This record gives sequence, structure tokens and C-alpha cells, in this order.
Amino acid sequence: MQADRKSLRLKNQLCFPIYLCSKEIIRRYTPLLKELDLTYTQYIVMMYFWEIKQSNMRDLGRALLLDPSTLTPLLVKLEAKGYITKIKSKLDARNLDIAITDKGAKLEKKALSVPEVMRKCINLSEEEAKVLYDLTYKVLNNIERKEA
Amino acid sequence: MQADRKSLRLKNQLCFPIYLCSKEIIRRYTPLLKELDLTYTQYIVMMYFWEIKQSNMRDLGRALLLDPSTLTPLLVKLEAKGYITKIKSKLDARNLDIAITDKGAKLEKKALSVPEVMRKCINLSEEEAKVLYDLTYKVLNNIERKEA
DNA sequence: TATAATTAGTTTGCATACAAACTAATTTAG
DNA sequence: CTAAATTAGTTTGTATGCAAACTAATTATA
Repeated sequence: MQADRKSLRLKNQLCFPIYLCSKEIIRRYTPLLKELDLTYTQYIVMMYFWEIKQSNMRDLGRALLLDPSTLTPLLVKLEAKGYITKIKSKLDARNLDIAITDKGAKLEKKALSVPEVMRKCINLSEEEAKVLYDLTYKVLNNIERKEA
Repeated sequence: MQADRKSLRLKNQLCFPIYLCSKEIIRRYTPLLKELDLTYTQYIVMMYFWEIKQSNMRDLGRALLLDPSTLTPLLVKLEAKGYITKIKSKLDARNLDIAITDKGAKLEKKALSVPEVMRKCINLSEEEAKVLYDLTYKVLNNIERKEA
């Protein structure tokens, strides 16, 4: 149980490079996504809806691990851009139903080139990418399992 | 060159789980660091100074990949807590010299238990952690190399 | 069936993050 | 030696992100 100073050195941290990776990757996404008038967070919300077409805030938040207090203003912006519509559910007035618009659906075509650009930027082999993918999901599973 | 819809599916993204990992890990850090009166970003700045003792904003920003416009207000807060001191450099008045205080140095002792708690939370084997560590640094290197 | 508990979203407050514009100091070039 | 270019920080503006407090709607229960 070595709780010594070495364990507090930046170069011995695992979380630090993960944090940097996330930050720097998003920074590289930003100019690409600007052409779609999207931020990174808005982009993953749109990815969700390009696949799901319609849903509600609860399921969206669970899928993206985003708090409703983050999503509320973000969805206002996406609606203002005309990419989605929001409406209070008729079945259960607590729920906020969200659906993609035609304009939002059309945006998918413009986004098709983004993943390949980012893949080249990250520049890992297929095997490395798979290992990294699996490990990050493993960490996520481990963390979420310990949820209070 | 398959720029098809599959490449835009959330489950086929590598960046998405990295982003989630970073976010969720920091969320787990938060209550631990609250006992030290630190946020995660303030924590990595303190880790830097626990090791380096004194530096300046330029070198700090380069080490942590943080923009000066992020660091300026953050350093104001750390100084207000009494953990660091800031002073305009006498050698080159453009530089902001930063040094850790006694109070800041003492905080290291209180932080010693943090890494082990987080290691258990993340719960990877030593080998897995090493692979993840190496891959994240590899991605960082690849990304930074392409810096415009 | 009235009330308590739960659930879904919104609002508020605080702390990042970074781009862009700006200021001040230093270095470089002509 | 002075004007131009560079460098280091600060300020401003916009967009997350989440905890905590709050509101509204629904469900569970005594």
C-alpha cells in the first residue's frame, strides 16, 4: 500500500493523459464541426438522433451520460438551429419528447467525412484502436458499477 | 474509403468513450478533492507544483496543455486559497512566476490517499493500465504532431 | 383516495475550456 | 536605433458540465 509521493507525480497518473486526450481530441473536432454549425457535444447528440430519430431527454441523457441540466440549454440551441424539435409528451407530461427534423437528418450527409478525418488525426492502427476502445469501455463499466 | 453511415454510429466512435471516461473519472474525483478544497484542474496544477515547486504560466500551460485564459482565473483561485503565489518576473516582465506556498506544499500529504482510491475505482489490472497509459500518450503525441 | 415518495426537467451557481481580440514587454530586422 | 514581429498574459464571449435546489407530474401506499 505505497501511498508515497511518487503516486502523486503527473507522469504516474493514468487519468491525466485520458483527460488530455479527450480535451485535445475535442479541440481537433471543433474546426471540422464548425462547418456543420455544431460543437462536439451537439455532434454526439446529433449522432444519437441520426440513429434513433426520436427519443426523450431521459433516454438521451442515459445514452450520452449527460446531465439534464447540460442537455436543457443544449437542446434549446439545437432547436434554434432547426435540427431537432422538442415537445412535452402527451403520454407522460414529465417527459420531453425530442425528434430530429428533416434539416437535422440532412446534416448527416455533411458529417460523413468527419470520422475518417479524425481517424487519420488520431493515427492508431486498427488493433491499437480496438484495444483502446475496449479499455475505455471497461473503465466506464467499472466506474459506473460503483455508482452510489 | 467507406464514408458510410456506420462510421457515424456512436458505438463505432473511439473518441466518444474517451470523452466519457474523462468526464466520469473527473466526476469521481470531485468529492475526494472537495476535502482538499480543490477541483480536478486545480488538483493537476497542484500536482505540477508539488513536484516543480516554482515555475511560470508558460511552462505550466505547456505541461498541462492548458490555455493561459483557462489558467489565469484558476491561479487567482489557488492564490486566494493560499496554495500558490504569483509575481511578475523581474528578469522578463512578460512572464508570470508562480511558486507553491508552505500551505500548498502541506496539502500534498492530505492528497496522498487520492491515487489509490481512484485506482480502485477504475479497477484495471496493472497490465491493462499500462496499455491504456501508453495508448493515450501515443494518441496525444500523434495529435500534437499535427499541430498547425 | 389523499398523501408521500418518486421521477423528469428546469434553473441557478460555480468552474472549466478555448478562440479571438487586446495589452504589455522583449526581441528582431532593417 | 527604431519600427516590426514575436511572445506572455489578460479579457471577453460562448459552450459545456455538474451539483443542488426547485417545480411539475405520476406512482405508490397507508
